[in-house]
Amino acid sequence: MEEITNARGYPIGAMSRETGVNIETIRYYERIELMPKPDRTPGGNRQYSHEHLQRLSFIRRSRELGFRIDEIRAMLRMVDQDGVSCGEVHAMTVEHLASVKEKIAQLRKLERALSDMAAECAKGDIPDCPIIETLFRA
Amino acid sequence: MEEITNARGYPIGAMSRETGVNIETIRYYERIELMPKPDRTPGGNRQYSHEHLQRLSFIRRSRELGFRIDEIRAMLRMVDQDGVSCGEVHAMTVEHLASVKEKIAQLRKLERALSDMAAECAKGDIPDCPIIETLFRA
DNA sequence: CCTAGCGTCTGTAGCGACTACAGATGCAAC
DNA sequence: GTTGCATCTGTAGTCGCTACAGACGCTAGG
Repeated sequence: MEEITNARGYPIGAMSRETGVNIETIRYYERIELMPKPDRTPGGNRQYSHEHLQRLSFIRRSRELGFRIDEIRAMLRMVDQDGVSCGEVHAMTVEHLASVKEKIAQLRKLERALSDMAAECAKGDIPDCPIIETLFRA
Repeated sequence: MEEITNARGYPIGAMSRETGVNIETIRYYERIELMPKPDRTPGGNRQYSHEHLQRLSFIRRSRELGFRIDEIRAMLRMVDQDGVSCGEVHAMTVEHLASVKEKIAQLRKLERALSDMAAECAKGDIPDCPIIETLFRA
């Protein structure tokens, strides 16, 4: 419900507001060629189109889902070559899902170890803190 | 069950083998003053004591549990001041535990989102891949 | 037309926690 | 003595940003 739309394009601040991506980060994405170079005003300020906005949103959502920059780059390459090969995207997603599951499993172990440690600790100013002991023990 | 023990101290490679910490990382820890400077052989090679070994193991175990370097630094400071205040260590552990729990919760959401996306995708070379659609949709 | 004041510009350096060299030595066994 | 692995220092790279500094663009009000 903005009136700016595509009359003169979005300046970088609008892009940031719309997508929630930090201004510095948008410029960073341009530098690493994840985002294409936008037009400029006569004075040199960036002017983004609606397509730019969509692409940046895609990137942000993908980042939120934990995809790495080069994975996103690969997905965008597929999008750019008109025929999107769904199989590859699916494979990437499944692979990514597996690594997320693994990370969860690791964190669960960690959670248990930490809560065991915390439970054993008497919490007072006692010499020979059991947490420290645990960490020092071979 | 090594015969090296403390006769002439451990060279850096032995420290690395015993603790599983990369050699480069051990030197890095010395540079950032997380590990104290060890003795040197006449030729200039590092010679570690058993105490060094214990300290490095402590660091590695703490890192495995996801403690940040400055947290480990704080814990070691407490250890170094003879009276270990168990209360503070307990508080750090509990706080850390909370952040691990939160990370797990976030990853769970992510897991669901990814598996939903993967499930919707027909996986064939179909135009309009639903994963891509999802990522592009506002 | 001028000015205030925000938005934006470029370029560079920093973060955390390592990792990866290059090129020069040390050291132990034969 | 020589071979050859281990270790040395110092610096730069990684990932994905973030944080400046110092200069300029742009717009609204007077």
